[in-house]
Amino acid sequence: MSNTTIKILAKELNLSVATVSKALRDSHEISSETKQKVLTLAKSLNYVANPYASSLRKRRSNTIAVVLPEVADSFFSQAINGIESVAQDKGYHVLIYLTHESFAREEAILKEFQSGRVDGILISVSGETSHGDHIKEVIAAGIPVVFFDRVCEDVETARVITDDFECGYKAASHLIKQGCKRITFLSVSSDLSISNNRMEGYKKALADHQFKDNQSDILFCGNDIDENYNLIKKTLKKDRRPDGIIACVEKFTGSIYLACNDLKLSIPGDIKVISFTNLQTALILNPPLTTITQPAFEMGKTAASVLFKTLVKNSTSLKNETVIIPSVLNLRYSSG
Amino acid sequence: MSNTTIKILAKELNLSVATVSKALRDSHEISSETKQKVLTLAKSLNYVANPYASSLRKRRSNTIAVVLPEVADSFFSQAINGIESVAQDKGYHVLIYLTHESFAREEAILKEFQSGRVDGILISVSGETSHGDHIKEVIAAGIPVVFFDRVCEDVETARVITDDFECGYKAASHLIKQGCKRITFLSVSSDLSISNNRMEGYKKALADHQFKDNQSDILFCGNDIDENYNLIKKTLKKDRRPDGIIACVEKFTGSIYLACNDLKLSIPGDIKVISFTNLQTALILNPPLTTITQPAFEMGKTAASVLFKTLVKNSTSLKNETVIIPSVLNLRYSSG
DNA sequence: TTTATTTACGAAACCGTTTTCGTGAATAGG
DNA sequence: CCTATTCACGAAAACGGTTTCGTAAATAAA
Repeated sequence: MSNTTIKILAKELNLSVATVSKALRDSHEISSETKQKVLTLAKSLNYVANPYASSLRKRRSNTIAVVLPEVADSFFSQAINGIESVAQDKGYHVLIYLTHESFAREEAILKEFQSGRVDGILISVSGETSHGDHIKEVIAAGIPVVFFDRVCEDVETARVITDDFECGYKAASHLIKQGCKRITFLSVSSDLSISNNRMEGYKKALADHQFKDNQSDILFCGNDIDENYNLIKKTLKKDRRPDGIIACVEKFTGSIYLACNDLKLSIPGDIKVISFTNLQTALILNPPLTTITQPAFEMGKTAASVLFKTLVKNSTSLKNETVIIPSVLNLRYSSG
Repeated sequence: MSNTTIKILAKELNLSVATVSKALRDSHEISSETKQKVLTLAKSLNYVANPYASSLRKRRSNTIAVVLPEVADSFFSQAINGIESVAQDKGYHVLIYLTHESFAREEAILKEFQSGRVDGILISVSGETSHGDHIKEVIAAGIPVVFFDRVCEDVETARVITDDFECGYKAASHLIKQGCKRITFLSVSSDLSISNNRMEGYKKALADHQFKDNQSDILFCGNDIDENYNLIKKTLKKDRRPDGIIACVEKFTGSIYLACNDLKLSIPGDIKVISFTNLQTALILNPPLTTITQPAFEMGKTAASVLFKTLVKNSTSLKNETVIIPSVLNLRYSSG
């Protein structure tokens, strides 16, 4: 750590630490000559304020936490980008925590935030998270929380999401229009808001198009890529296999393509595919993948902005607002 | 922030703050009954120690910084995963900073670390970083730095890298064996260690196979995806266009495929492609992409482990060791 | 029984800032 | 010329832990 402290600057200049501190923070009660002297010495001695001392005294860390299920998903990568860009702009630091889709980890991580380590939290909950008690607790402790993408319905705070229901609806409608009769929806978790909303949209689309109940088909996948592969393959080998498939999250894409390849099912001839994904390689897949891409960067940026808006006014409570940033459906050959 | 402090616990139990503090840290000079009382009250009052107070006093933050050029690249995503896993395991927190390939940002970020905000730094330098003076400075300030993947040759510290030269050699040799006569190497930056080492390997392979100088061809791309696309396209339209191409980093892959598609060049018929990438979708691209995949997770994990090893023994200096974790060449149809 | 040592705890300094309050000097107002 | 302000700064108290050192009581050693 840097060894030059305010005390050293003060002694060197024959000033009090109070004066130096104020000079550094450009206080109006310090003469400009003094400020100049302090600033130049500080620069020459490479002074950088100890953040822990400041944070302790100011009761403000200038740090936010980003809690994510994983970082391998391109959505989260891009979201981090958005978050970091506004954080860096505002002079904030960002701590990153991965839950790996585990509720227990999420709980432990959130619990620690009661220490005041961070001024605010951006979170996309784990697939195992079925309630938000742990989140309510940190909010009660005075730490604002903003959800992005994956929210907890039962906690009242700001949330930045995309139009999941509509996208589920659009995806299914599109496949129906393309002639699909049996469309399977790949869900990632029965607890997840995004998963459920997309699924509800899908169901609504089926209903609106006079599909019968036995024509709907939900497949619950997990986080293990091999297991997912086997589940999907099994589904595709069934007597009345689906002729359309909607992947609720990015990580199913590879398994779908590989399973089809394995079973010699042609996309889109035998089965049409749509995936919720932000992968830039969607375009150059074989065949090019019809996707629903979320405005990941924008969502991250917006979530951070919403959080900072309350942080600057030192308000601890966040109103129960919801910002919806729509996703877009990119039609490509896999559903053609 | 949590409002229960050590002082409150102490008052409640008629103990001194010193005793409570020691009890919480399981000091040997506190009786087990007292410890019990303290622990149970702490739990019931939801006590979590203020990290800033501890850090200030202990002069240790239990936090590390990860400085990355970007997070969109799958290599970095996976590396973060590795880093975070060991950090969480060791009870450390991880701050993330993105340079967006800008040297100025990298400098500013590093500069701030002289404050003692972090106990150690993991860094993969920006594409603009041609020297390591800013890094030497933080090291001089007593903060250990470990490079991973992209290193600065001129600073002496630990580094975790992959066998870039060998992989460049392997990639080029493979293409030569496949019959390529004109192989273009796509470099990302003339300053970057990885880029240059891979390029040297490529050159060596050409030389070893009696290629003439006019058969080697280096194309320097940048960070702008559209520009890269145009550059690549221009190259592919040249009279004596390459019949093999090696993409030094992941982000060129899309542009190559799209350009070939645009120009109706078949991969691998007209041109064979190898890419340094960790994309899991490489397998399902059209055609499946021959890749060199780096052990990203392992590298992140190792880099973090190396750092923690010196952190625990409170040593500030890191010996000039280099850990090399080899990458693997995955042969697929794009080079077939 | 006397002395040495261990046990279990408390007082207080300390980490480096920030911030409140006080104060002497300079300036302004009347 | 005398009294208000303003100006520019300093002393000291926080912030919430940790750590050193001291000490009374209990135990062990002699």
